[in-house]
Amino acid sequence: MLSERRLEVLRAIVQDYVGTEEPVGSKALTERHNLKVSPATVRNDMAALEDDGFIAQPHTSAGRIPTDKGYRLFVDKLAGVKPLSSPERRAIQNFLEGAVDLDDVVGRTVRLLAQLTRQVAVVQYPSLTRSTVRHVELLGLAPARLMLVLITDTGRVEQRLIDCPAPIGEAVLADLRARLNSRVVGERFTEVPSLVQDLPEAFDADDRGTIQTVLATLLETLVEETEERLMIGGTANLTRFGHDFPLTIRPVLEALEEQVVLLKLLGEAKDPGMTVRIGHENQHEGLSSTSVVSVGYGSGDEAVAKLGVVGPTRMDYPGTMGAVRAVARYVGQILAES
Amino acid sequence: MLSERRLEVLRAIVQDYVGTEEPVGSKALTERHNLKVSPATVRNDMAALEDDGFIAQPHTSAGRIPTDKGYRLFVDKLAGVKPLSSPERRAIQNFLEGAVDLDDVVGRTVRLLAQLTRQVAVVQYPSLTRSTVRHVELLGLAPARLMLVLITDTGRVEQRLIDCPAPIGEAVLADLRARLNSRVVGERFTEVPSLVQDLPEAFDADDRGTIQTVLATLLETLVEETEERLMIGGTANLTRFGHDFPLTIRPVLEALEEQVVLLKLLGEAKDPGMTVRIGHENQHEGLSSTSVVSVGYGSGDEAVAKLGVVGPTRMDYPGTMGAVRAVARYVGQILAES
DNA sequence: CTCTGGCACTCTTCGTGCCGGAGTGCCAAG
DNA sequence: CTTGGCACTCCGGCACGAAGAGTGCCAGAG
Repeated sequence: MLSERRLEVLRAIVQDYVGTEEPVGSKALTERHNLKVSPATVRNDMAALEDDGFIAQPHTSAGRIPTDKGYRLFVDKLAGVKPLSSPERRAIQNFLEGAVDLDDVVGRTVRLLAQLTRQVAVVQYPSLTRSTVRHVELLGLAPARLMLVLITDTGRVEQRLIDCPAPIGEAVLADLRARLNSRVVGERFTEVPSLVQDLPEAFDADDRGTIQTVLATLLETLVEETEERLMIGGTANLTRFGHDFPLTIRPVLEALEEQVVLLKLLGEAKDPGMTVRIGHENQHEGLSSTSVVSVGYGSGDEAVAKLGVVGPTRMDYPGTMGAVRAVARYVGQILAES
Repeated sequence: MLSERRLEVLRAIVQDYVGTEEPVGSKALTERHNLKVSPATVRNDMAALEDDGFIAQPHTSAGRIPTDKGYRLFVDKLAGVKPLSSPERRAIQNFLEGAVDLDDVVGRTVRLLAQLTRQVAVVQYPSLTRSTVRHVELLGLAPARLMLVLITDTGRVEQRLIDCPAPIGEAVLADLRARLNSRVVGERFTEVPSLVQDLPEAFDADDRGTIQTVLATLLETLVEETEERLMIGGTANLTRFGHDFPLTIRPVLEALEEQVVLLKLLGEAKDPGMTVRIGHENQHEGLSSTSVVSVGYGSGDEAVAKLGVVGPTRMDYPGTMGAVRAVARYVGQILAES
């Protein structure tokens, strides 16, 4: 359908527009790219591309700019992923290696991504759905008050205060702690509910109420912590958005504060590899002039969470994709090591 | 020096400018506020105020706008703190009471403040400097690998992995745990170092290395956690900043991402009550057109952390101060209860 | 000494009209 | 299918003028 040259023209338009931020015309195209044809020919191609909805003109007698559909074609067919330079790669590695704990890893990652892409970076904390339990600790703070501490294999610690319906003895507590750990340590979160289901039966009726409470809290914690947290950074880069500021930037900032929106954004991407969602492709109203590039990352072979960047649809897709992918890989490495 | 009426004029200027965002002239002033004098008189006063540096005009033959110095006088002498309406107060209480843990309290607080003031809210996590130790737990994960868990009276939990120089027995570990807790539970962080100093002497030489390591990690955790974390929200409100967008908003966003800057901002305020820092009064370059209203909050009688808002120097000081103070009080209550 | 009204002056803002340039669409010829 | 030519459109910038808002100053009244 689309001849080779027309695709080439589209590519040129995208590249120029990304660079200059201004509608690009036929003449400029033939000059800056060495298409071997005249402006008139390019004009014909442009007219065809416009008919097909890949490009549009803001007003008559202005140059063309790519539409969402145009960008889509560009990333699908025309753009590769630009690998980072080796100094860049070394910088990434050095920067991430200094991290001391999980928070720090995520924090550094977000700053790194923001800096590399000069856009807004979003990093999801490693998910617990695929994580396993490393240890469960029960501390008696008061006769009828416990603290539950859950430690995961990703190095995360979650704690909960529990008010017991009845006081519980230290010995019973120790017993519960031991039984609980012997059952769930090393298991995935999703397995835990069925593994602890019959646990109360091993105890005196007096204590069952308390034990039920403890188990309920544990399961609740698991579920709640499966709803992932995330960190964002580089919002200052939004100022490079465009000239028509307040209108564009405001809804984006609002969307970025809604963690739910972002989680959905990252979560929806089913593709295990990189996902690019362009303009209206992401449902959220306020993000209709932004694109989201996201990718899963993980400590082993499995992806445990996503990270990505949010930027204007007019972004350098190859470069951004390269940076996102590279960062994801290195973070994966770092996580695997620790 | 400044007659009563001149102060009144300044107050009127500040109020009008905050409302309209436009330079305010003598005629408008006499109309909107019932000063009992003519525009000409007001003009004389304005000239005097300008000589003293309280107001300025953007260009000849424009109205006046308050300077930082003018705002300073306004908040010091002319403005009260506007109490919230009781529906507002009830809303605050209801909203905060739903919180389930510390993260949630801080998260809700930041959203609440941002919404009430329509500005950027900053909430510092409760500081540990004044906090006391509720419990220290040591878990043997592997023969030469421990996990240290520190629980504070503010409900915060911090954990650390420890690689021991030598394996340590379960009995020794239990002994250490018991001794450690008997010494430090209920004590302030600042007291801990001297309290545990001689602890290794009670153990076999074989274990001292490990114990030293544990203690070192504990102290390190205490110090590190004294560097406070914080949460910000409501950045979308920055879009209401002014018309001259990108220039103003960019450095502010950048500053907000530098936690160091914010911590300094909150930390510098020595006043136990409310602190208002106007424009250039806060050192940071990028924040020279913003004001920061901050106040300490705490679970008991002592302030354990700060919270506040960042907004344009042209802000509704009485209202903002009222909201900040009210929120701080309710958060304090919530923390005291839990 | 203070307040007031009047008056001339200064700037900004906004609407208008005009021009140049960039870019398009179409057509006829190669 | 490509190309050069040509007429047309529309945006952006600029100059000009009028309107409006606000000031500073002065002279007179209380």
